[in-house]
Amino acid sequence: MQKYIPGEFEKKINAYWEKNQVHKTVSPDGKKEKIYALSMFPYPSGAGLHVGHVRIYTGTDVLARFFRMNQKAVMHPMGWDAFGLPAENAAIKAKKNPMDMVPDNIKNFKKQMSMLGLSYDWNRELSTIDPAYYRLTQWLFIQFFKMGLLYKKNTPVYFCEFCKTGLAEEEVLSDGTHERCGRPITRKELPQWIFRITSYADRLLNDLENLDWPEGILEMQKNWIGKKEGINIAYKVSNKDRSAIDEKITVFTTRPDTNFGATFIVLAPEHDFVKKIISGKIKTDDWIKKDLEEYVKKSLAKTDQERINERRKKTGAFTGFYAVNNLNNRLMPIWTSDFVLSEFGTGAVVGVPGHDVRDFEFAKTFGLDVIRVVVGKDGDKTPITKKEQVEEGGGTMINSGFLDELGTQDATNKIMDFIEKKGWGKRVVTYHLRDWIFSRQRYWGEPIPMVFCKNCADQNISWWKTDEGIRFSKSHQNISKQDKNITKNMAGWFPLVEQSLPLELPYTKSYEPTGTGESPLTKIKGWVETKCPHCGASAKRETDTMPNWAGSCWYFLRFASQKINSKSQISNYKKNPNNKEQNLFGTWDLEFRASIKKWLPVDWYLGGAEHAVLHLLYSRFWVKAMQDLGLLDFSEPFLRLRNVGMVIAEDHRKMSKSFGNIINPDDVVLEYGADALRIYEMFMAPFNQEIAWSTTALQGAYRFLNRVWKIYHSFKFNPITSKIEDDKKKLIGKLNKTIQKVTDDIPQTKFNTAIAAMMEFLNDWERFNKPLASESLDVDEAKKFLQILAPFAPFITEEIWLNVFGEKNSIHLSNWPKSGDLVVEEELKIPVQVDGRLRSFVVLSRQDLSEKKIIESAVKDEKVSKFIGGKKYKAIYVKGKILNIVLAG
RNA sequence: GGGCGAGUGGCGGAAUGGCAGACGCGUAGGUCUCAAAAACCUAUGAGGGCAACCUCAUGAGGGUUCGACUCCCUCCUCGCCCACCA
Repeated sequence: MQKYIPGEFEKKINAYWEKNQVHKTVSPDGKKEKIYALSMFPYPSGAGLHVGHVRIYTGTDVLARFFRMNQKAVMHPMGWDAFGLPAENAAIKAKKNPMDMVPDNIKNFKKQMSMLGLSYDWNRELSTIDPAYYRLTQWLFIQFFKMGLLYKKNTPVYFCEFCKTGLAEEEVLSDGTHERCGRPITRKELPQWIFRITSYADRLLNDLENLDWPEGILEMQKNWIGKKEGINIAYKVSNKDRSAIDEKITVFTTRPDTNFGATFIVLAPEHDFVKKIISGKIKTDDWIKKDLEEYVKKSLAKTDQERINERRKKTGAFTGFYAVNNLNNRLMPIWTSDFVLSEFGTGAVVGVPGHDVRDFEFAKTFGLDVIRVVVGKDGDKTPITKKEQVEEGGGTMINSGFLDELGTQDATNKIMDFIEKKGWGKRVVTYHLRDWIFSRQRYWGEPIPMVFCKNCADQNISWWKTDEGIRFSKSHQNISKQDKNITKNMAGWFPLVEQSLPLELPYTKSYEPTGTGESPLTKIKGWVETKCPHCGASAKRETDTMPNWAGSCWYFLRFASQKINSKSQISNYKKNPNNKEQNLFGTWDLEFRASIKKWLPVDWYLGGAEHAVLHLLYSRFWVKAMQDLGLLDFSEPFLRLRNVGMVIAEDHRKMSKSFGNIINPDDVVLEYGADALRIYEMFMAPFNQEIAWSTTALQGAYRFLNRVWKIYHSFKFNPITSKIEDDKKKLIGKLNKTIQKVTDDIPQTKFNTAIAAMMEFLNDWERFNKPLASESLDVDEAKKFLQILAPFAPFITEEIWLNVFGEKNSIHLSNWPKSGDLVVEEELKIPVQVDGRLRSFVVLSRQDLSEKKIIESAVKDEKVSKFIGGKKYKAIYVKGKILNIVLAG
């Protein structure tokens, strides 16, 4: 018998699959239901595939193969998220141009994926750095600009001094470091392209309801969007002597019920009122102005890490002015402090120190008044002097005029009505979600297809005032929601003529980030200088590029169409930069729309949980915006989302070069074969749970496959004699149960228990009728077991299918076996408990299976009667499951 | 501080109202071998007992139930996400 040496046939099987196009997408028709199974696509780093990648991709592959065998029309594509920081930083480190290096990385990734037996339809391969691909990324950018979702503005951005780029808030970790490079982040004010994702906040929140996603991810998105209902209250500002000045301070609060307890106002250091005092527009004492100036300067210079380190320590400066509380005419001093965030609400807070710990700390630090207006559960009515007494929860109102005695909820409603009626404020909804900063001062990204024309800007012409802009607004009335401020501020900015796309990223030797807040593209004069699409005067291109999220926001759509898909064109592009034909395939045409309709949304989306508020939120946003543009007729991209757990090293640390604990999938495949690696990673734990690498457990998976190999290679094709008929029936019963279990488990991503069930069956099969174990099943039944193993171990099963059974077509295109009639066992074994503790079993034939008979034979059982000991009892029988005899007394 | 999840043998885990520890790893003993590896066989939660068996046991404590790893309450520990969000 041949030994199981995976290296000897895995390559051959791969060639067979390719030749016979086994993984080719089958188009869905009336009969075949479509299944779109997708793994989150990787950025092709130089390090090659991680064993963590293997886990995600194998999971999706098991699903794809399972559904294919169930005769569904399956699309299972793969592509490359090749723009962005990780690729670029790696390239810089290697001192290579990313445009030269990334295509090599892709080749390596692709080779590794084939080696693993991942059943991708490579005809649909795409890469985000392919000009044929990002042509549409740019085109979409322009559409979003036209509908008023994009604007450019000076904004304080999170800035990574190491990566030398601005970042989105989502890319900043809670310790104030950069998600990608781990270095501390500062803030810098830069002109940025910004996406108005906030105008979709409500839809992004509400549509979560219908998604079959992990609960945790849904929660994270909900929290990130962070919808809060409250009220904006405007206060008049006065001097200490109550003489009014012509200013108002508007605060946002969710607890207006506590407003009788308000004793001060705090503004963010960036607040306009503060700026006005510092600039001298509002006059105040010199020493106050100086203090304020110093404080603001100091707090704005802090890095986020410094802010975080200071945490709860309260700092601040007094403005010299007071706000008048309308409710009780109280003068509330106006302070500034960096615990108030300029981006949230109105950037101003009303201080209620009795019922907010932060406010209390601030009041204590600066000697401000504390008033109790709520009596909480503890019933404490005494003045609040200690932090522990601060009542943040609900309760009953006191010291609050007409609100006294009311509960928190009633008081809130009553005072909101009251304030609105008096015209002092207005109910508002705020969100934690901020607009999405979309520019990066880096080379390796899609060029932003916008041009700035000084000539037009001087005449205050914005795109929306051009003929084209007016026409667009008329034909898209439902979505033309760019507000007046945006229109006003966007004078001089024009999108490229769409026919000229793609705006290709130029090949350059100086691709390293500049650190000046401008991208390296700025230095390429011939590229920057262009003509204004509107007036024809000389103009300048936008030199910032898009973030790496851009390409991944719509790639799942692109797979749907093969026609406008293409092989990576980077090399062609470099050889013939002027050959537009070669780099331009299709557009958002009818064919593309039809393909999208056929395949989208994605049915199964598998990937890590780390994208919860990044890629998964951005993609949902783009899809909704595209729906509004009439490009799509659905609102959610991913129907089912499943998370994969991380694979960490054997020493329970992250796999990393510096720890020297990296497992390279190539080595594993070389030694144990791809099937063993796949089985191991699917078997070790529930799919969404973290696993630590274990080479001995991997060897267990190999042993299992080795036994499969042996039993099939010693398989005799003769039917079995009648002598063992009964046992054989049992084995076939077990086989049917196993088929049922695997069939149920796979769509629930319970891969570990599916594999355990198959191991159990193999144990039984081997034990049965030794030493001729292989004779114990008929050929047809032996094939069924091979088939249910096929999605997990595609190579070994194919090899046996073709070369042991002599099948003509791939096992992966065969029909998934039916579990058949479960063989009814003649005898049934019922566990018997006495007082809830297992004491014995009764074995009865099916005919005798009445409750009466069971109880009769149970009490006769020696082990049972011993415990009954003549006492009275009642019996509880759960049909076919268990009998419990409960003793009286 | 807020949200979510998890605590079961030496280890990864199974069972989610009905026989706790499936399956795998590890360990011990054995077969084969001059020997080793591989492969195969047997045992393997803890305690007691020659044994049949018995007792204890799913983070801790309480509750519901004929019956709880599973449901409810209180607490402890760990992990992940968010966080000076008004």
